[in-house]
Amino acid sequence: MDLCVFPAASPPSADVETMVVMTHSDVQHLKQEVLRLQSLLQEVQKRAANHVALLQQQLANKAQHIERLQTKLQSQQDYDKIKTELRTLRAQMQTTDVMSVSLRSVSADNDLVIQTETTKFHHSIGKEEALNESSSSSSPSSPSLQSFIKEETDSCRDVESEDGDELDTAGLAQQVKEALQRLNIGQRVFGHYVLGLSQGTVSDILARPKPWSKLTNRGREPFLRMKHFLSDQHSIRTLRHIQERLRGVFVPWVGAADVSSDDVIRNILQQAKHEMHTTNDSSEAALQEEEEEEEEEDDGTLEPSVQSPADFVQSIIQKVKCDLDEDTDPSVSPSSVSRSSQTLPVDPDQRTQVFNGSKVKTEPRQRPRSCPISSSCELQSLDLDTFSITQRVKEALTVNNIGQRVFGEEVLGLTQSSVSELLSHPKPWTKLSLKGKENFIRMHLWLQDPQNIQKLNAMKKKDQRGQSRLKRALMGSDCESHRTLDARGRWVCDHWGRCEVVKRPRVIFSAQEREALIAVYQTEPYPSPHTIERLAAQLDLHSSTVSNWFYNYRSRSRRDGVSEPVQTRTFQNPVGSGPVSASSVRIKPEPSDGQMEEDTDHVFTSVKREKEL
DNA sequence: TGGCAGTCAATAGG
DNA sequence: CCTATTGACTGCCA
Repeated sequence: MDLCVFPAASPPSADVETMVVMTHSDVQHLKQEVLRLQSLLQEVQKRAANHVALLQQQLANKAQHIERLQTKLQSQQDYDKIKTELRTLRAQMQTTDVMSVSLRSVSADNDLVIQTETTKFHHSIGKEEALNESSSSSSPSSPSLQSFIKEETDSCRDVESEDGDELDTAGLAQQVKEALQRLNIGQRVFGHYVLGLSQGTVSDILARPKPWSKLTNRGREPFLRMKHFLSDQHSIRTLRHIQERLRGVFVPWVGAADVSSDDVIRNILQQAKHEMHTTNDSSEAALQEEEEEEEEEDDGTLEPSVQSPADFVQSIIQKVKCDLDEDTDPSVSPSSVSRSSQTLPVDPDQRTQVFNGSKVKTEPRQRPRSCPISSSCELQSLDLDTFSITQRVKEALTVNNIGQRVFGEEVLGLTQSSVSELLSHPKPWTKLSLKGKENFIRMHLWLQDPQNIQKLNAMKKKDQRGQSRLKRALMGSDCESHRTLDARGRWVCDHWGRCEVVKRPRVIFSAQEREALIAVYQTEPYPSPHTIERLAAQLDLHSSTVSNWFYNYRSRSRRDGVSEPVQTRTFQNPVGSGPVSASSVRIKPEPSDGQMEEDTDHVFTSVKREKEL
């Protein structure tokens, strides 16, 4: 384009010349372009090759890993060992420890852990949600375990520190970080049980480990413990149990804490088994008060087969692996996510199999595809196409007339709203946290279950019965309280009788308020506390409401792939369901205060005026 | 303590 | 009765 700016007033001959020159340079230009593209192509090819090599490497590793996993799963005797050890320790503690009260509860706890563990992936953990309560807050220390780990640490410390070894603190910290992440153990739990430190301190130590030489004896202690922790499978396992127990909440289909691949498998297994035996707990639990009826549920019969745990794990592994190969369905997932497997062969009938809709029976997934172990990834590096999964789930639900609520409650352990969100705004796999991935793994497995629809339909029926009963029960009581005025003079009614204790009414922003908030967001997506205060005051809202709004708005903008602080005047962000790719590249602007004052003040004043009318 | 991910309950709209 | 949206909350991390 810039070639066209030659002086127009040249003589004809010169004109031709100019043309020639132009053409020439055009050609040059094109040549360059071609070269560029070629090199680009090469680059891409190279990268692809690298990637393939990498993947192959990974596959090899994974294969090994899986093998290890399998053997590991087969031999579970060490649970007995842990059991006895913990028993012993507990006995010790009981005699020595002063904190007898908390000890008792903890001990009981450990028993549970032990028990559940020894029963190897069995069901039945479902019903003690007591733990949930004690979990989050401050857990007044679990003396037995802590001392268990401590003791072991101490016993080793002599050996370790005596030999004057310089520890690589950075490396250690890194390893610990990775381990925690892999095992889905929180820093808080780790800090509390292993280091005897708070989460904040742990975070600090892990993020900025001081060199060994600069540490005092006391400062070295956490690193010694970390080192020991890393090398001691028992501690690791025990801690993991604790974390899992603390996280609690077992929902249908899959267990609670996700995590490292074998954990995922374990949980899947656990849950699946759980489901095979006890069919109804969480959802029923809510309704239990009112004479629970026909207990021995239907699904027992629905389950395809009951296998030995080991077999079952195998089949899960196989399943997921197979599915990795299948899951890439270009027709469904044009834009998003899955890269690594994109090129794998696609089975043409894969979709029909899953939701051959109307007929519940279609023996799907019985594909005798061999799925060689060596050619698959293990769960840890699982790369699911979330978009395709949600598409398929949506379709399956629609076709079979199953609501999000039922699906959410029975399959994911989530509410309808969460399901809705999940299905209509799936995040790319890579952007998901472990917890977030769990939902997709569940959906994925659900899609594979030949009886998925059938089971859900059964659940649905049951659920309906339960609900009408619940409704009846509630109808009688406090229905007077249904209608209450909320702070803004709107009626708040409960649809069908779920009379709740009167809560703080939900804030509903007016269009003007929203506009004002968005206006500020455009210039200052991360407002300072001061700005928030001021905003809140000006809009006559709680400051927590304002800051919540900013959190949510940022989060949802990210989700929808709306890049951060662009100036727009539209007040509703377009919900782009398109590729969400670039959403994560966020620039976090300095929360500079005051710059928005002039920009937006007029908005506030007008809003305020409106409110006063 | 602030930011974020994941959720939930309440609500809007079909 | 269903799905989508949205303000609020929890737990985690740095």
